Amino acid sequence: MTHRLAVAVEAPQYSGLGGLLDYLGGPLPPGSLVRAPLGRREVPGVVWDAPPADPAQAPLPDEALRPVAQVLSSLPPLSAAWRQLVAFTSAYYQRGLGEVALSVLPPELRKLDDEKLARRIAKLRKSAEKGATPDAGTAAESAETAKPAVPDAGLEPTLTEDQRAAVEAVTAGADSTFLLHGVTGSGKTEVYLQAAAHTLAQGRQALVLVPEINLTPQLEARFAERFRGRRLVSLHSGLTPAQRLKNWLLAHLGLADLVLGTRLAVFASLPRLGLIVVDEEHDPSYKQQEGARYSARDLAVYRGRLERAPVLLGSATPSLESWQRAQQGRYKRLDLAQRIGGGVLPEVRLVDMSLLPRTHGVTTALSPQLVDALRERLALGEQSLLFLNRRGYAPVLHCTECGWKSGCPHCSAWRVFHRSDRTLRCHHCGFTERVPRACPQCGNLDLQPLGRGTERLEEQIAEALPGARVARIDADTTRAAGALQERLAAVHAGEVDVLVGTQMIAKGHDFRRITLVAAVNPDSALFASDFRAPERLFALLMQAAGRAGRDASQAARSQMWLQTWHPTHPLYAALRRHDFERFAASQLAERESAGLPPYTHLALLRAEARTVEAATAFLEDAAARAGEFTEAAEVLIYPAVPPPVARVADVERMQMLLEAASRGALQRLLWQWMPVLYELRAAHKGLIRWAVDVDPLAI
DNA sequence: AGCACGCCGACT
DNA sequence: GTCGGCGTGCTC
Repeated sequence: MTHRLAVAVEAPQYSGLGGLLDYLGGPLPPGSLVRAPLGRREVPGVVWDAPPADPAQAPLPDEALRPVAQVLSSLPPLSAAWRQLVAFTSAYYQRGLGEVALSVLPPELRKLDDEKLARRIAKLRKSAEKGATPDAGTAAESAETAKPAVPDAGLEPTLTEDQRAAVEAVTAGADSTFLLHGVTGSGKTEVYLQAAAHTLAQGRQALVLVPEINLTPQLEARFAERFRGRRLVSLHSGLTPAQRLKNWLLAHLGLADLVLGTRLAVFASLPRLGLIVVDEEHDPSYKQQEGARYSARDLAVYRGRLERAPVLLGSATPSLESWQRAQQGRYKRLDLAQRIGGGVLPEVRLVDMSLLPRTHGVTTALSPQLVDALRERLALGEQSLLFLNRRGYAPVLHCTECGWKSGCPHCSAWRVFHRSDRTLRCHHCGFTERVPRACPQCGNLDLQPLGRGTERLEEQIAEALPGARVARIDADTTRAAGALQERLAAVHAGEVDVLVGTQMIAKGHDFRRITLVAAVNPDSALFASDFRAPERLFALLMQAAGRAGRDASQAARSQMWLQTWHPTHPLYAALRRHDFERFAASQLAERESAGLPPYTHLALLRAEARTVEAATAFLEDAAARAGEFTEAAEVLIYPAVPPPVARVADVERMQMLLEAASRGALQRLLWQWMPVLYELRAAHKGLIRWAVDVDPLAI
């Protein structure tokens, strides 16, 4: 007997394929993984709950349906909660159901047939019975050596009063969302550990999200150490396909107790989910920028409610969205007021760069005061960290004669001068050329770098501090596998006196011997057009400051230096007092008066085309058609504008902002609008692609 | 998005 | 004479 199956197949949202397609087969429970014929090919899909009959649309007769080609019956079906999370993501971010479902499952899953999968699963189940498995793939396993299952408690340090209160609140609150606000070093991780211990003790699984792959190893090590005998797996895109499948299966089969991962891990299948932790919840990395542009933090909150699991959002500088929700009482705020061990936050010093004497019109990157301070730390045998969010030697090369600048021929951006290999590189499209011997425009031999990046800063430090051991950490020096860990190890081992780097070094790393952190040129973000720029700058500088004085014995002497031309700027004033609350209050007031999130809800329609005209024409047509809908009255559609870098790799980009006071109105408009946009695409030949970004980070 | 079919230019 | 350019159309 054949049954009708509603299947979410992997196909983009065009022409109605984004929803559910009917097949014959089964009977199969919803959540089963299948392969289904689609045209002349075969695509993976997930059996979905049968939708209610649509009276407006007659269903296809059975004769018109094709049977599913394969069933991966050895895989336990994906749960109703997982399907609900995927369905919500699909609807909210306007992407096909099957597209979302398959994009968050391990890619390896589509390659295996049922027999091979059954063998893998049997193997995992068997090794789980025996205890630890010796083969590679997770840090838990390396930390698991020889340890039998021991109780998770017993290794707990004594908690501060704040920590204890936080742990109590989380373990008592069944399905609330908590905002754990605590400066660097205030012991947020210990709260995560204790909350997770409580979850595990109840026989449930804990999911821990971190913003970057770089940060997984150290948090993984702490969890692995605390939870010996428990199985901890990581999920992120840095794993090999086989590791990712294995770890995903361990979570899905309920064999892993702890899952630690980046944003994609929010979709991990967890049959016994009991806690979600989102570390550094403000971090922009939680927003996916391709495909379904979801926010893993927002989805974590949704999932927590859905599965009645507490959600713990942690940050020293929470996103204004989360902060406002905490103020409204929708999230419960938990504060960790002090650094552990009574350590104080570094003293913040502002250097007024406008007071420096100008030497032949060129300002130096380093003020004499900062150089003196670095020299002092060097003499004391202490480490310093210099932070400059710009890699390369100089952001642009220019001709002193005719004014030529090293623009990228394919992008509306400058090519960056990299001195180490004497190249000009476009950081947007990757276009790289050797530095020309002479100006390509006038033949002048004197080409000069303008501004500075980490390479040049490293050079200047070496000149200013002869004998100092200088190391640089940025995307260029850490490209090779293991290079980052190697360099970090050198810093930890005390083999480095001054560390120079981009924001890579501002995040998370636990440097014990750094007593001075300096932001060399933070002003650039101060007047950026992006409305979130101040929030990001404040978070980054707070985070960078947190790298100093992590060892309590040195904390009192630790300093954060800021070189600025705007020493009276309120952002720096708040930073000086480490006063996030005041900063957040002033930012929220600005957002409210400007009609920006979290007081309004935004979406962007982006278009990419060969010409600006084609991209603009599509957006203008789209805006005109949106006027047909009643919701349009509640949604403000702004004129199309170019993004900050309008052309990338010879593709012109334009975007159009939608703003609504209500999330519902915005969603309703998008729902009506999407079919129109698909239709419109055909009429605009020059258009390469378009996408909707709900809750965009930058506009 | 794939992957077909389908009708016009330079090649073994 | 074919190989192949990508325009248009379909996929339960």
